Amino acid sequence: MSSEPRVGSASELPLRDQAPLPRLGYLLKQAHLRFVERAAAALAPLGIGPREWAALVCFDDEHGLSQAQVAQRLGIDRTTMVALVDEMQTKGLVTRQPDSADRRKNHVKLTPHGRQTLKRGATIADETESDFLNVLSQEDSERLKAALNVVLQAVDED
Amino acid sequence: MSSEPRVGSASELPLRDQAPLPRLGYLLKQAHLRFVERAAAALAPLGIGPREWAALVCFDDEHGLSQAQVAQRLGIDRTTMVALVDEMQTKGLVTRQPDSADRRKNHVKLTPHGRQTLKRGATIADETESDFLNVLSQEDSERLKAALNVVLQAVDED
DNA sequence: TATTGTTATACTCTATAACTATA
DNA sequence: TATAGTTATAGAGTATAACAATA
Repeated sequence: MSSEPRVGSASELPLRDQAPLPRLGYLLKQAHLRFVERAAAALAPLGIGPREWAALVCFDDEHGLSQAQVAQRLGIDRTTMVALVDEMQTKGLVTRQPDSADRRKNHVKLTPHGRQTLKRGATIADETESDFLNVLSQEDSERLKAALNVVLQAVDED
Repeated sequence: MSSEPRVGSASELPLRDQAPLPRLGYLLKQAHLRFVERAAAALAPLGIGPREWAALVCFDDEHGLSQAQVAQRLGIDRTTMVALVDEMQTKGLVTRQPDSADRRKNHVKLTPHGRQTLKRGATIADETESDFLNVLSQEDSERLKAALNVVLQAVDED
């Protein structure tokens, strides 16, 4: 829907607000919604969804991260994490090993298949992201992400 | 979690990426999640949630907008819209009136209570938004919203 | 007592398919 | 035939409460 002249450079965006911008909540919801559906479609060939890929990243990131810690990082409850890891285990992406130091905890380790999926997913995630942001300049893309990152860090501190 | 020096001005954000930024999907999900929970808490005294407020805005925005049209604008299915309008009607926020020109359609009109709620909600939404973005300068806040808006418009065009 | 993982359960938001009444 | 609203239903994602094992 539109033969309207596209905004040429995103750097000019904030200079004049000809039409009032939608509210932040609307923008965040729609952006997240659209991005997730694209990411899901792009990751589908790997047999995983965006959440599973995010979990793979976390479990690979720092060894010895417990389920609960990864859950917190992903912003989901630890009870939700259980089913997620269950499914990843069923798919042969990870293994659960009781922590020798604290046997209440699980070490969730990536299998070779998990590591391969993580690597392939990284490429797909990068492509999805740059495709999604392709109307923005490289600088504006970085600005957008940096701004969101700063806001989140501030929010986390309460 | 942090006694680290906070980034002073958000305008400096993109200049140097000392630590690699999280991926876009993560940033969008967390930002949306955090914002919605704040908005929900702030709107709770009015007896409505973020979705209902967004719907109020749409129904007030342009008179004669059908349920299906508003649903599309909100990014939800028209079947989902039914229950949403049901609840808003139960709360006395809106009325359904058959369209005289096309009786398949409903005119969803705001009641006096709906208009009052809309007005109060607007104040709350503005406060929530500026509070959420308070670590960003006014300019960077506008930049963030403008960037998201441009991306969404591009995505909508497919 | 507190914490990790777990289970059972339920709630919210969402969509698909099929119906109805109009057009 | 096609569309707007509706209903019934199911799925995904989520959380709360309670339990076992461990600390």
